[in-house]
This record gives sequence, C-alpha cells and structure tokens, in this order.
Amino acid sequence: MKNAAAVAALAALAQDSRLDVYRLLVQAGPDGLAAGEVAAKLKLAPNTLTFHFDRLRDAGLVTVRRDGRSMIYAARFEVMNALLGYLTENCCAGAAENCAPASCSPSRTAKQNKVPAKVTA
Amino acid sequence: MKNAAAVAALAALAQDSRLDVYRLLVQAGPDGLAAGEVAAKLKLAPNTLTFHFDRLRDAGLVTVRRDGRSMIYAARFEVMNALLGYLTENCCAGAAENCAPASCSPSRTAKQNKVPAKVTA
DNA sequence: GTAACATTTCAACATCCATCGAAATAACCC
DNA sequence: GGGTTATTTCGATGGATGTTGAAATGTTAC
Repeated sequence: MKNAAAVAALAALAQDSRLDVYRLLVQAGPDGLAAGEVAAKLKLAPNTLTFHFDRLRDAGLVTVRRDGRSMIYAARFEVMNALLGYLTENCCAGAAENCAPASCSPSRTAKQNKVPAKVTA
Repeated sequence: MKNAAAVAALAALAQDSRLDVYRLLVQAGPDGLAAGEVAAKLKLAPNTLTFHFDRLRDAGLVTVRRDGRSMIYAARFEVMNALLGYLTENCCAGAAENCAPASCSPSRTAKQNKVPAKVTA
C-alpha cells in the first residue's frame, strides 16, 4: 500500500459517523448492509449518509452493489488488512516477534489461528 | 477504546507527513527518535514538525521525553494496538476465525509467533 | 402511466487544517 | 556570562470538510 492510499483510507475513517458506518460494515461481513439499514441503525440523514459512503468508497474501503431499490454497501477486507499492515510494517525494526501484521478476512482462505473454527464445509 | 479516541487517532494519522513520522517511530521501536533525527530523515521544517508531533501526542499516539537538548518521541504501541483492535472488533460478527485482533508490541511480553526470537536475556 | 419507496445530486454555509517566517525558550559548553 | 544548538511558540493565510434542505433519479408495484 502506498502512502497516499493509506492517508486516504485513514482520512475516510477519521470521522465520527463514517467510523461508525465502517465498523458496522466490518461487523456485518462480506454480505454488507443496505444503505437504509445503516441509516436506520445510526440515525443519519440519507443524503448525509450518501456523502459518507462516497468518501469510504473513494478511499477504497467499501464496495456497492444494487439490489432492487436498495444499495448494498460492504467492507473491503483486503484493503483494511493492507492498511493495518502498512501501519505496523517493520514494527520495531523487526525485532519484536509478536508484532504480527494485522489481518482480518471474511470467510474463505481461513487458516487456523487459535480456535479450530466451525468451517462451513 | 472509545469512538472519539479512535477518530482522534485516525485523524492524526490521516496526513502525509504525520503518517510518515508515525511509521518512522513505529519502526524505531520503544526507544524512539529525537525530533531532529525525524526532521532530517523526512526533510521537514522544525516548527512544522512540532505542529505534527503535537497532533500525534494529543491523539495519544506518541510520547515525549527530554534528553539533554533533544526531545525524544516514541510511539505508544498499546494505543496503536487498541486502535487496530477497535477497527477489527467483532469482525464479520465473529464468524471469521482468522479475523485476528491486530497486535504489535515493542519488546517485552514476547510470545512466540513464528520465529523463536532472539531474546535479550 | 401513476404512485410509492430508496437513494443520490446540487448549492450554500460555517468551521477546521497545514504551512510559513520570525521570535522565543531551553540546555549545553567554554 | 556569551555563544551555539535543539526545539517550541506565535500570528497569519489559503484551502479542504461536514451538514443541511430541496429537488432529481432509479426501481418496484398496481
């Protein structure tokens, strides 16, 4: 990840409502949420929400797809992980072995970390 | 970590020079760097650098101590980890087991992750 | 086609941010 | 004390940001 992309992502997250929105999407997982659902949960005006979604999207943090009348927004986990990795890159000059590069993946490519994980298949 | 603290930290990092400064400190580890060293490496005016350090410090991301004529700035790793944890909190509603809470510690409390790590003692 | 719903676009406003130059503070050395 | 180095404070300037209200777009159902 380049510096400019990281700054864009961080700037997008550096706002009360947007951080709420993004965390909601992160918790919702790869299926995402309809704009209306987000608006209802966070009590935001629809036009204001559009503004914030645009920022998150411009920063590459979320994607949209249409589903009937609704717009479904979802977090892009690979970008989030790239950002976390960029922040912790070469942490302590590599001397700290527990300085693990952060990662967060939605469902597939699941390696074991601690818990065996209840795999779908 | 509260939302306001996270927003403050993200806003502090959402700026070209400051992100450079912070990553430099992260890579430098807990011993930190003198303001002058940072200024030299990133070619920033000393007063501008002070401005950015203040932002990082207000956000709780770094600490300062005086060493003679120099001011030594160092990253606060526990805050960084709290921020990463806040972003990934309850990722995918807990369904993704590889959605590990990010962490990065400087030196002590070292658990093994991959490499045996050349411990000091 | 018309009505209802979900979301976006447009224009306008007040507020905050990053950078600069000049001067001030603080610590060290003789 | 006087000189040097390291960093901070102050004041000013141009540019970006978040919110709001009213209107427009796209989609579904009758």
